[in-house]
Amino acid sequence: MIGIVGTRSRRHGEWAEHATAELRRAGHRSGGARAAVIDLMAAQACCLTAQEVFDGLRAEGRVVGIASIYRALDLLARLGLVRRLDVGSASGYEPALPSGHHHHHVVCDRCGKVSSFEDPALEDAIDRLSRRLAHTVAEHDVVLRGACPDCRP
Amino acid sequence: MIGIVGTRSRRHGEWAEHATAELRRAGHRSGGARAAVIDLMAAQACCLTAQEVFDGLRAEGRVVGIASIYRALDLLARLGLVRRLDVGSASGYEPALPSGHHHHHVVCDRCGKVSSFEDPALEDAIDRLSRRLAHTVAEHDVVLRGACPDCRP
DNA sequence: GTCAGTGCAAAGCTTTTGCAGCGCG
DNA sequence: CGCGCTGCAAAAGCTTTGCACTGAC
Repeated sequence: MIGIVGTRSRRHGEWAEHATAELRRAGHRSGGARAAVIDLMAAQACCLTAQEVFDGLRAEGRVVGIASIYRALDLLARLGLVRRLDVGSASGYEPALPSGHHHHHVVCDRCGKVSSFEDPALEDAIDRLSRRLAHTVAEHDVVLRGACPDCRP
Repeated sequence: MIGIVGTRSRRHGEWAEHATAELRRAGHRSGGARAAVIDLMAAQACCLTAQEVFDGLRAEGRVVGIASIYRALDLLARLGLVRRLDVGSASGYEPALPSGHHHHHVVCDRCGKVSSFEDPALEDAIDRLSRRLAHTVAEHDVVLRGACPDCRP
């Protein structure tokens, strides 16, 4: 595995502060549910579904309505603070780290487990490509699929 | 726009025959609904949702139950004959052309329109990367997002 | 004749929305 | 003390499943 994503906790701690500040700056009040979602998201290395956020919070004893979780994640996504990843039946959400620390995903087509990787050469190819398209490309996602080491025959 | 996908009709005509043959080879009988789905898919340059297939067939007067469309697309996807693309709330499906003729997608984040492009350099970066991962990578999708020419300010 | 393929309707999941009440600022 | 945030419940997609029937082989 190349480009394993490290130094997670520091970056993500900064992310929680940043997200909270951006919300305030955009004129939003602070409430318990949204703060709980941000706390939990800040502790994640990779993407979580809304249901997983719900379950994770309940496991901590912080019971939050699932609707509030969707509303919080949607707002964070619209402010560019989380990335939404469509892979399968439910969307995944993860903290959007500062540019240059993108990562992408490999999904095991047997067990469904999602892992992440970073690859500068891939980012580079996408950057070059983006400049040549007629669209004003703002973001990108790469999803690879295949058997993970545990599932390989 | 680079790498515009051309020579669609010939490749796709071949695709319909290939798909039909593969289904037979896998022991499936031929039925009206599935044949209609294959016909319609063969005429597509880019991805369609199940609902769009349903509407398209109805427009031709070939009324097919939506459940049969989902079943046909699911079977074709499991045989590797169509690719399923998760981008937004509904899945898109498109004919899987022979290796080397992959294309990927740009989604306009304003109007939602999906366009396609090909880029050998990108394929190359993904191939190299795939060889270095612990997974046995079988396929990949790249989705770019940004304003399309019509929607740009 | 057998069993895969099909259509309809119902169920299942994920996500969104309406609404009443609470609480931040 | 107004309006945004929240929870609950209902509704709204998208997709799958159960079942009876038709039709391919």
